[in-house]
Amino acid sequence: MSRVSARRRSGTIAKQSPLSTTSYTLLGLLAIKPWTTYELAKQMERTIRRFWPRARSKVYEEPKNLVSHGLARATADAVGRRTRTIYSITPKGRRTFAAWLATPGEPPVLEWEQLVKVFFAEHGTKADLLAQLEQIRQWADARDAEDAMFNMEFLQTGGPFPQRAAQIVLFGRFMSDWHTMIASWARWATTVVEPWPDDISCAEPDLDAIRDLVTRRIARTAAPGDT
Amino acid sequence: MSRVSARRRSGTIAKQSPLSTTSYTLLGLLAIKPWTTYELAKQMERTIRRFWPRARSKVYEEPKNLVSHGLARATADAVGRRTRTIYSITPKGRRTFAAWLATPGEPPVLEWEQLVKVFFAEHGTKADLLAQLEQIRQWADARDAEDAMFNMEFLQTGGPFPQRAAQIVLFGRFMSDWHTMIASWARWATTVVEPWPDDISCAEPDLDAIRDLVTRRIARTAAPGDT
DNA sequence: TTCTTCATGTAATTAGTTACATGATTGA
DNA sequence: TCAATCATGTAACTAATTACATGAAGAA
Repeated sequence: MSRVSARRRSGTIAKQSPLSTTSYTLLGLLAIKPWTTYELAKQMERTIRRFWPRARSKVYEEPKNLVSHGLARATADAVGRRTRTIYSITPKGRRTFAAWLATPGEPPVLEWEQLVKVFFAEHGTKADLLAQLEQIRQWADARDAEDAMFNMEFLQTGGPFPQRAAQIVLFGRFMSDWHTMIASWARWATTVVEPWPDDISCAEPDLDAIRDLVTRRIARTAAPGDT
Repeated sequence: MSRVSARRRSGTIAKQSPLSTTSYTLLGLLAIKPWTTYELAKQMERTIRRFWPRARSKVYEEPKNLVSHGLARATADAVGRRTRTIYSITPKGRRTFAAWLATPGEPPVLEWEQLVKVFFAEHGTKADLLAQLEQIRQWADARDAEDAMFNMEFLQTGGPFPQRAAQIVLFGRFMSDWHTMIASWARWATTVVEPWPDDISCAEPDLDAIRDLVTRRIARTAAPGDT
């Protein structure tokens, strides 16, 4: 295990690209403890993928950028004849990360191809639409089951990083709400679509559903107040 | 208004890249009616952005690809000395689109920087976290208000494309559920965080919240069944 | 010993974004 | 008649993905 300063040796300047949300996400993991690149990739896949999905190769590349900014340190380790890299955060890295946490983040961005297909359903068959909704429901139920496993394990073990348990609860609750919501929406949508005629263009819009939304919203906003 | 076959004239083959979800999204709009590129861009911005966000420049580029696949036709129009392009779908385009609708779509992909900051909140201050949650709530409430406007207008006018009204209800309901869910989650999270000590690492995790999730899930899955 | 899976990267390609440029229209 | 906004694209750039390559460890 010897410190590595890689391309610094040959005098070439390490290419430094601006810090992205992906950079900070990795930096956040390093703030917990040092990891090998492989471990970082696994961790990204295990949890962070759900709200900040990135390809594995990105996880192998981005830490170099953190090093070039002086936010992380790379340590060379060996497994047999093969080397691997362990990354750890620097004091500057901690300060930079704390500063980032204090700035406003970007709101959620959703990409949902299945919903695109629902949105344009009139150009396909009613059967297509029902199949799409069924797939959505299955996906959501499966994620919901995963969440449940995660939660039960969390209750028993307290999770791998007890000092992080308090936020993890916030996060776990969101994921659960999200997947549950999708599942119930898909079930509801299925019951709405079932009575439709085969030609979706002729289907009667369920205006009551919209009226409900409006009414429920009025009820909500009447009570809590502000903004 | 004269038919345009652009680069076909000079014998150069129009560059043809594979059809992406973005391609099909534009094709879906063309299946409704012909649009100028600007109108397509506006429509993407108005509604589709919420579940398939793409930059305006992409909307100007992608239809060329549809044309090169024979799925759309470009018509040149003029406004003053300036030309503009009107795109319309071809019969082959309609067939291709219908076939696409019949295939399974990709499940939702979420990118949420604010949640990244919540996830790593222990490395910042409690005030940072509360501020982040407050921003989330404000954003969600604002979207919720937009949804309400949209819904009320829809109830009165039936929307610009009555033959699409039935699906639009499905879509509108989802958007409303999504934004409402985020808003309530943010409010709940705020009440959970408020009693925490300044050092988040020392905060007691709200295990009852997780127990609740587990219990509610058992209640849900007991009744409906199937996966 | 061989096959499979785990582990560790780099290279090539692309989908998408930001930046730039400019004509037309409208209202002050 | 000038400024602001609407409209119409193209070009340059990059963040991210997919594909490629190969060593190590464990199972059969």
